[in-house]
Amino acid sequence: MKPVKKIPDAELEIMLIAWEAEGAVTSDYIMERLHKDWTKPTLLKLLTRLCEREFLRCDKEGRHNIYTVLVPREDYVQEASGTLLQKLHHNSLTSLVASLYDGQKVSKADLEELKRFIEEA
Amino acid sequence: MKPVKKIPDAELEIMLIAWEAEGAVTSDYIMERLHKDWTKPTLLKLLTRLCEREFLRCDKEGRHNIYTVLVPREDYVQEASGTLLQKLHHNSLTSLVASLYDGQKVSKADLEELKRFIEEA
DNA sequence: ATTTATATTCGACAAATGTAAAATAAAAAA
DNA sequence: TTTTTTATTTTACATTTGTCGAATATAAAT
Repeated sequence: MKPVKKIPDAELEIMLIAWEAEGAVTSDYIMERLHKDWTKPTLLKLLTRLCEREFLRCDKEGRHNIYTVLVPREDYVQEASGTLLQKLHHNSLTSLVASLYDGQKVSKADLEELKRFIEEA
Repeated sequence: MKPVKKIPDAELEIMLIAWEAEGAVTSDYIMERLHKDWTKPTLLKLLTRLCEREFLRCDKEGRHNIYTVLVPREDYVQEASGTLLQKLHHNSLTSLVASLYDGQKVSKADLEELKRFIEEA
């Protein structure tokens, strides 16, 4: 699995939608679910850049384009999560979870659920 | 606690060192511990930008500057961790930890340690 | 076959980021 | 106090990111 590079925020928004969809998507499909008021050319330009980065592939179907995901969501998420862990938590998982708990980003119930997960794994 | 904005990578490198130090730091102090081959002006420019963002304060001491941290490390780390959790894990703590485990960013021993932490919290 | 509608690409531009040479200022040395 | 050294600031520039208006291409409708 090739090293997964970070992508800019605007492009990530698009990937999040592409990853949720099963199969390839059109620009209209993306546009509908984005809660942004980008113009068509803006979205299309970002889609083009994602193709240049080889996060997507573009096939033309008549006058429409259809985009296919090339980088699995899991790969990207694992990489991004690992980077955060390493850069901001010295690779300490406990530090990460403690930080989220202290910052009230997760609840005690979330911790309970996590504990159950650990017991299985 | 004011909203903590994200800072660019190069500037984050500097903040990581400033946060580790107790008390204010000089540019030489930072330079010594950075494993980058930036020139002096490059480092100084980034320090200036961090001051503009109000992550640091700059006091001049003769011909030297000394920089003081204004944004606590914890605030930044909590914010960044929370953002990742929200954007890439739908706020699911278990998803985050599972992802790190699957991606082999953390070991089984790390999970054990985390479990102990949870049992206390 | 023309005209019309509309999806995509191009070219542009501002702002943010990464990086450093040249200019300036101020302490140290002579 | 003049010169030399060296830290800081300015200016500058390339690249990346965010955002389109205008141009182009192509399917639909007439």
